[in-house]
Amino acid sequence: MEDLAKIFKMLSDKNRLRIIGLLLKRKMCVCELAFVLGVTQPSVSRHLKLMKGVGLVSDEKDRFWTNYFINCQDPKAAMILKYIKGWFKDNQVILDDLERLKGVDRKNICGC
Amino acid sequence: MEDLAKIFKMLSDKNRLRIIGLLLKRKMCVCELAFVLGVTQPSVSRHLKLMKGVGLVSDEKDRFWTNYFINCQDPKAAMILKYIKGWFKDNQVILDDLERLKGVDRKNICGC
DNA sequence: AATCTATATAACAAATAGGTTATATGGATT
DNA sequence: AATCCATATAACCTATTTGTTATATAGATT
Repeated sequence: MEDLAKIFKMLSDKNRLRIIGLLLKRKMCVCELAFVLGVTQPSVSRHLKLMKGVGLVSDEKDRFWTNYFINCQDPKAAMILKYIKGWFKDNQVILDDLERLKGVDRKNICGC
Repeated sequence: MEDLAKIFKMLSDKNRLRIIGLLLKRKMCVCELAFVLGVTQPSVSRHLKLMKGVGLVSDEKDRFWTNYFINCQDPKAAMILKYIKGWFKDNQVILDDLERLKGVDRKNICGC
């Protein structure tokens, strides 16, 4: 019950949904996410920590960067994510994010 | 995006999930819900108003009472609800609520 | 018309959430 | 060893959430 509510809470924030939309496309570092979303790095960092806390994302180190990626361990969350992925195909906010993502090179944008 | 986040926000509260669990069983009045959940009537009343606001439940008058029932207009929410319904079958909190519901007669418990 | 009774709303308190800026941390580079 | 850079954390502020109690409202009953 609590755990189910927690999953939904993770999905109840606009910026976290946008992060999911981006990570469904590819692995991303914190700076890239912050850049595309237009919010500060610590803000993204905390969202990711929360999402990692409920097993929605995982991370791996890559030289300077920490890459985050969708890694849905909870089967219930995984099922919901599957549908979210479908809904995102028509979502303008997500499409805009993905468009903005195209021009992003972490070597340029990072240096917060 | 916003609307999707709103749906998830509705599902991110333990007591609202419990209300859904109960309303999936049958129509219920505010007093009955308050009794089974063990929270005050105004608290339930507000949850229901929020849920009604996003088209998750509807209500109808029946003499003294206002019966609330699941009436999921949003197709995305409906799909999620379908799965929630399945998950609730194994959820102890929900099962306990349903057990408590069995002995409930609104004519006795109401009179808040 | 007066009075119950269920529900809705108002007003308030405490907790949580999510943004910011400033700073700490830790691995990579020189 | 010293420095740089991406990330994490701390500290803070404001807005939102969710519970409570007290009160208003509106339909049903007498």
